[in-house]
Amino acid sequence: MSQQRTDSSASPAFPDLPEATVARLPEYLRALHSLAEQGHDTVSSEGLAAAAGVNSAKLRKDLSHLGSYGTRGVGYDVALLITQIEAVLGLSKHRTVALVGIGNLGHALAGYGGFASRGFSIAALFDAERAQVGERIGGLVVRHIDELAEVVAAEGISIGVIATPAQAAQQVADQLVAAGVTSILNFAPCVLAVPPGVDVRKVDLAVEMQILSFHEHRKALTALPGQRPVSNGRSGEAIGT
Amino acid sequence: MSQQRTDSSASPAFPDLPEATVARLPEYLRALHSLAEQGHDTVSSEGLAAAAGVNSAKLRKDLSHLGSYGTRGVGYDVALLITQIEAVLGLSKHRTVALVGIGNLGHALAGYGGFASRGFSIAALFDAERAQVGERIGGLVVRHIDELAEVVAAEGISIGVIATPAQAAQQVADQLVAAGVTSILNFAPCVLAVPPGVDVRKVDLAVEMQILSFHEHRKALTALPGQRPVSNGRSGEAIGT
DNA sequence: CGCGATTTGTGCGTGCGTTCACAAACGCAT
DNA sequence: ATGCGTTTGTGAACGCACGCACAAATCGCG
Repeated sequence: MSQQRTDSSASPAFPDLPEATVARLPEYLRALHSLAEQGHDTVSSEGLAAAAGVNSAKLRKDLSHLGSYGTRGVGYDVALLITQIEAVLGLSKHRTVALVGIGNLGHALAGYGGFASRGFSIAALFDAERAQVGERIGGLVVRHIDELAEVVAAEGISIGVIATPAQAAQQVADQLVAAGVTSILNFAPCVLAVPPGVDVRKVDLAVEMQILSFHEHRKALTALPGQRPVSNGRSGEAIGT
Repeated sequence: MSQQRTDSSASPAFPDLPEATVARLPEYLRALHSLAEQGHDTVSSEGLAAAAGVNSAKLRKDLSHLGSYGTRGVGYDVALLITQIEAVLGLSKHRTVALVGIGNLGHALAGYGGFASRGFSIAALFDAERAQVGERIGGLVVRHIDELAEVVAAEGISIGVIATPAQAAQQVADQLVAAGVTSILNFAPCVLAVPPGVDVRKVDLAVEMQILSFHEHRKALTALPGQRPVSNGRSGEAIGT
């Protein structure tokens, strides 16, 4: 309501978008793409919320933060909302990624089709071991980590993915930062120290498993003595990252 | 302080441990193992907090929730704290996992050493495609999804990992639940519907990338007009899941 | 043209999580 | 035994996020 629809590519910066909202926007985007494929032109907040697995009030508040484009009594224009969210997330500019560490996980990430279809393309692969260098994976050749700075500059890479062992991760992070990368997705199970202005997100598969293990453990314990029947509060619903 | 040290394997259930705390315990555990390897017998909250990438006050409060085992003026006994956290997370019991979907990502997960070393072992691999069935990966043979229920019961599997395409994920989830699995880690980019009492955690690699993309986009925008110099509030620090 | 049905956008109360700051507890040296 | 420096555990304040509930807005129909 507070924003005109005329400027489609103005990108109003959104400096104070709540972090929790930002984390949900990709989920909304995925749900919207799914709805678009099913032929929906418009969708209500209730419908979209269900598809994204969140509360409808939360969804509406999230969308209102970005000046939102809904019509009362009707709902949201699916195509328009997709465009809007992609603009806010900066996906209009197709971003290129450097993947470092071509082990088990690195191979999988390099071959994972989910990136390209969602606005990213892996532009270069790196490894420190000579054994890996030169290997072809999905149209790309694995290069040695020493070429990182050069390739990052040439390809305009702004995001780095670390899929190395924990022991090597900090050094790789330093090299990425030195090469000009300002966002890092870290799969190594360790804490990275980076200078201000660089964003790091961490994905640790073992951590996710251990959280599940806790709930599993708790369910087993509360089931035995005649306690309340497990009311987890979150069970039965998929939860976000 | 509120708890005796005598009962080491009593496992006091912790029904009301804050979810945010649970999510950080695995990170503390990893940091503790790292410290133990470096020969530390005790560690201060400040030291452990630094190793885990969190605030020290938050760490102390988290540990106090589980009856904590620190000594004022000294710090925490590393070995004892490891035992405690593992007990709370239910890692004393070595948990077995079923992995469904042996594509790109499934291969990587099956071969990923980080699971076994942190209290989990993949007990069975499944796929729906005949082409994959029979393949050997790291000592395990890929079985057809129809054998799921039988194997889950035989191996006592309580956790399922879904690494299939989104389109197949819901059906796999249904089969896992029907087989008795009560915790699911979902890598497919979709929302899963499961009955109450079943926990689902989702990991979506594209979502992580898109969140990074947003910050990247914002940094680029705020850098141009003479605005405040990027004060992200989180930059320079690795953040949790 | 007006009315009812529908759906968005949001003000407000509530609960959770984080952080500060400090008293209590501990070890060690004297 | 006493005092001092260190570190834990926690009370209290703060801020964010969530969800309810409702007013405002829009559409369609009579």
